[in-house]
Amino acid sequence: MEQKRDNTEEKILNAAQEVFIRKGMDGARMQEIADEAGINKALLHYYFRSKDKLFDAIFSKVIEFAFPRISIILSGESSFVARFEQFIDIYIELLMKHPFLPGFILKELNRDPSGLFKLIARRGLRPDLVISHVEQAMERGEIVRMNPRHFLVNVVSLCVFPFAARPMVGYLFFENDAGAQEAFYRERAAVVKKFVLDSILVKK
Amino acid sequence: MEQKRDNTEEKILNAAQEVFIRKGMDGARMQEIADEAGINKALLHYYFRSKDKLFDAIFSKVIEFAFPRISIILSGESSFVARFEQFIDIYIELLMKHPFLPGFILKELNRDPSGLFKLIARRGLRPDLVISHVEQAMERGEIVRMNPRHFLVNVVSLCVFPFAARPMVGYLFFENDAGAQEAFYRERAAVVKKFVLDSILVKK
DNA sequence: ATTCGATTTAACTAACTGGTTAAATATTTT
DNA sequence: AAAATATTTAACCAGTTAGTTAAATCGAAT
Repeated sequence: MEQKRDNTEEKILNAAQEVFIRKGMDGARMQEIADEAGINKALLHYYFRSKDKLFDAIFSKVIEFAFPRISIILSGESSFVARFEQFIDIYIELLMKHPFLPGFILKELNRDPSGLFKLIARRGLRPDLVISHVEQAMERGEIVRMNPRHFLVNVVSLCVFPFAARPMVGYLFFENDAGAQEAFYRERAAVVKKFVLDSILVKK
Repeated sequence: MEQKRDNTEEKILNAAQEVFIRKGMDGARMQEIADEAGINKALLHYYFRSKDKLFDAIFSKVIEFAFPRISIILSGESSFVARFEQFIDIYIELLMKHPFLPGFILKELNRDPSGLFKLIARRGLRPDLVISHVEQAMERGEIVRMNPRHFLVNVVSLCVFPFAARPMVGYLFFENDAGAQEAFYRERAAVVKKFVLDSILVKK
């Protein structure tokens, strides 16, 4: 029974993640989640008493996954540029595996920002630390001086937006030719790294 | 009565735009739109037979507004860089005035891409023309060579994403200090122009 | 004054949805 | 075998929402 309980709970969580990410909190239906999990609605409520509780479980799971170890930019004895490049690689790989994450997070963020705020606060994420590490790289002369917040917003924009706007990119540039679009997204990491570094590396 | 009809219809359209952009198609309620317009639900259906029809009217209005004259990048005898700078100025000014547009469009885009596609097709928007104009600037040696699709995606990302992720930016970087955040967004046009040009201008 | 369209009121339907319940059945544990 | 837990079934409740309807009222044009 322990196996059963664990197994079913896992099936529910997987199904809920699938459906919630695809449809969002508002669009998701408990019946659909039950169907996707291969169980019925009664059992779904037997495990998670309400849709809100189930959504919270999924949302925190997703956020903890999608806000990756910013520590990569922070820690490590390698140069800022090396750490930056590593961050882009890891982050875009993550987005390639979960292309619907940005859309989901943005949607829920605009629906109810407080949920995200609580999670960030709970996890002890410290944007000020990230900012100061960027500033230090500038003071060392590794990269050009600019407002570090703009720098960080630029980097995240270049990584995340193309995934959030995926259907538009596919339609406008590739007329929904999935293969060509896939290739395009596989080039993103290299493109972003070059584009940013060409802009911020101190020229000699 | 003609005045009345026009006036009411306009009130409805304004109210619907307000509510739809704030809550999206799923989240919006016909009752709320009626309230916002200062009329009742019966009259709302008297003018627009269904929520779908009303939404379509708003969505096409919004899209035609938000997909601005790309012709700026195309036409004009000035240099590509000058036209690029003009585009950024115009576009970010538009986003400053309507900061909830990106979130709204992305949400509806992910909910039902076909609506957007139809509109783009109907308006005769031609991404291939934009691409070829970017290519020409590269061939003239005005800017560095790269995949023009990546270039365009980069530019749009830098402009749009910060607005789509507005609540997150506000919370992470400004702890919801509205004044500081406002100032930050007012700097965006200059920042984006410099960031992009530093990356793509051919160095001498 | 009458007519005609605009608007309100208020009640209603029909469908959907989250959530509950109780009884029956299956499965596992002891 | 007995006890305990997991799961199903199927019906139900309560709240919400898009959309309808019919009658009354209002305002302007003829």
